[in-house]
Amino acid sequence: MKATINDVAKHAGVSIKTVSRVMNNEPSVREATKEKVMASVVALDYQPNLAARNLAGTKSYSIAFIYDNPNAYYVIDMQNGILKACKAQGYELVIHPCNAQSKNILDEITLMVKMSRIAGIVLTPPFSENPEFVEHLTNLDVKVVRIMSGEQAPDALSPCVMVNDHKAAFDITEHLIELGHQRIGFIAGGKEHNSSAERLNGYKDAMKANGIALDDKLMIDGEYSFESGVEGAKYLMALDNKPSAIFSCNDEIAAGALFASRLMNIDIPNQLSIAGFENSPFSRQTWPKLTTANQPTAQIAENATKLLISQIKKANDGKTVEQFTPELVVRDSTGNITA
Amino acid sequence: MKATINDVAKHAGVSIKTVSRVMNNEPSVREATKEKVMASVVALDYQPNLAARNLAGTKSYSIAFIYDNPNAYYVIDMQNGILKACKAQGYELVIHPCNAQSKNILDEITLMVKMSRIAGIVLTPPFSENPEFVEHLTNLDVKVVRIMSGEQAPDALSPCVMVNDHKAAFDITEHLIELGHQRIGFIAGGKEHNSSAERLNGYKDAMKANGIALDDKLMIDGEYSFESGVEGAKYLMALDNKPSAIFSCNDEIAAGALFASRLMNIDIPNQLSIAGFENSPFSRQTWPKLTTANQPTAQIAENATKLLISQIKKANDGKTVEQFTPELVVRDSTGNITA
DNA sequence: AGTTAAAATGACAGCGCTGTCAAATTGAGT
DNA sequence: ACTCAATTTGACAGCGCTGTCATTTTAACT
Repeated sequence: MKATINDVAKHAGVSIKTVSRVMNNEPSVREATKEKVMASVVALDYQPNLAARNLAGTKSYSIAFIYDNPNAYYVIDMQNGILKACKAQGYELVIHPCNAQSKNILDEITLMVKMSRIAGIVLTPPFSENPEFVEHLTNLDVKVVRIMSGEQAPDALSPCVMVNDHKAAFDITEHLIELGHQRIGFIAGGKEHNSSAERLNGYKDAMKANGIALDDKLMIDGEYSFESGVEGAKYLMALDNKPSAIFSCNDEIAAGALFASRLMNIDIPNQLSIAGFENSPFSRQTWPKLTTANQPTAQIAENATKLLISQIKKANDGKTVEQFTPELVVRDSTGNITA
Repeated sequence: MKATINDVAKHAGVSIKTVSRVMNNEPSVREATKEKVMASVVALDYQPNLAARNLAGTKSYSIAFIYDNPNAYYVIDMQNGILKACKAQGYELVIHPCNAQSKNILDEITLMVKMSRIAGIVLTPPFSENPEFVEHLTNLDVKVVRIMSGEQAPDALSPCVMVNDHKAAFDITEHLIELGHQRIGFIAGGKEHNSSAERLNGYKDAMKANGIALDDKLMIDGEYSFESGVEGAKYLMALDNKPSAIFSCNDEIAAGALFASRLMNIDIPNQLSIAGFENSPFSRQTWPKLTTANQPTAQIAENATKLLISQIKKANDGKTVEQFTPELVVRDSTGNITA
């Protein structure tokens, strides 16, 4: 039914070992031979059998995606992107949902890596932002790629795909400023999230860049949750000198802020502008629809996985860091100041 | 490092073939031998190597989850449930996101089944509700389990896990009736979804059971989308004899109805009660929070996968149909009628 | 042409398991 | 105790590939 390495070898008139060499990009194969083999590979639509590879070799062709993220849309997008890259390169994806809080999470992952003979792992926050975690993994015989918030990689432990939350937050804040807002509140995500700190910095820098003084009262702590948005907005709008706009650290917080505004009979966006971050599906389903920042999650995941695979293959062309900047999406929850 | 079949054989003092027999529940193994082997298996923490099994045997140990569902939370929950059952039984999960609309979807799936040597497939709507699709697959050498809406399996083509949307919709409708509502609108999901038809029937039966005449004007077509909820609510509330409650076929529609109500300055739940269905995370993030119906998706998926695996192993104990009924979750979007 | 090291290729074992088939064991019937 | 069929067990090949190491080919020198 399916072509095996023997078929290809016969077709190309070489030994199976040579076919194996070509398939694995090993050195010491004459260019002419390589072409001959590749032609047969194409002709027979040959795909190496993963099971046999795994069994015979010391190498592994499995990539793991570890996740613990309450945002299902993010996870699905990530997964689709990773899968695309895996398929293209003949790797297998092992998904591993788990609890980042769990005390023995490291042992759990270590076991999984050994049992399933994992060659590489795609790490997203919160895992990617835990230095000990990353270091432990790199000490294992497994490659890692990290997707995280920031402008440059924190270290050289692994390739990284950096999401420039700083710049995106800067853009959102400037959008608000251009709308005439001067007093802009900021509701943060959890302290344990790099992204929250990055977004806060983007906000601060945009304020400064536009000559607006920062007011500590306007920048409040929070969590990446709806409830946090509710409380944050209530607090901010109870201030003597209340803001005319609120930049929420993600869409969920923004949805909470929207909710609270309604309770307080505050009209959005006429009395208050609210911006979110993430462009989650429900940001289009709030009323009014949220202004937010969109990041191409699937694309990020695909690129990260490519980086990981080239690292595994040691075919790395030197590029180990990539950057993405989420883009401003203006919708109905932000508007001109009307006071 | 990891124990192999040889280690177990040596430890138990039998041949590897006997160990293999025990591991695969093959007949013709004396009870005493089986126990001896199992003891060694436990002692050495032996787990058969999937790659070797796949390579050597004609059987397969891979289960595929095919999905095309805009609801990421549903997909993730399903996936987690399937994964749990797979792990417990030594199966591998292959996920396959795809487009159900695509013209050559059947060829695509067929190819995947052959290439990845898939033993069984977990089907969810819309795939599970497409008879030709299911029949085509069962004609292939692959087992199937369907998760679908209804009270009993439509045929004996495969085991099924039925979600009793009828009963759940009945319950929601009665909840509305108990609140004093008599004129209750219904916004349907797409015609192509069984679940929508089931929910509509549940609604109708509850109305009848409570002696309330059905009014065609109050039951309108729609899609499982936010926009559909917006339009549906606008239409219903423009009626001469408008409803005091709206049962939306899912949370997204309900969120749209909520949105429209706000545009029309209708107070929820004082002037209008709105119920959703699904208990998606954002049903808690609307304002007010949605009354809805919750279904244990991960549990459903796990049970379905168990059913599938027992089918694959031909260890089926006769049970091929299971039922789940989503449960009413009362929150803030429904309330007493207040003329 | 003759030598030699380097580069390219191939022969073959074996990864951990299952399928086939033959061998050994059992136990029922004499 | 002895046969014979049924039951239980084991020996061994081979799934498709990679790793090791031996062999052949190439090219760069005398």
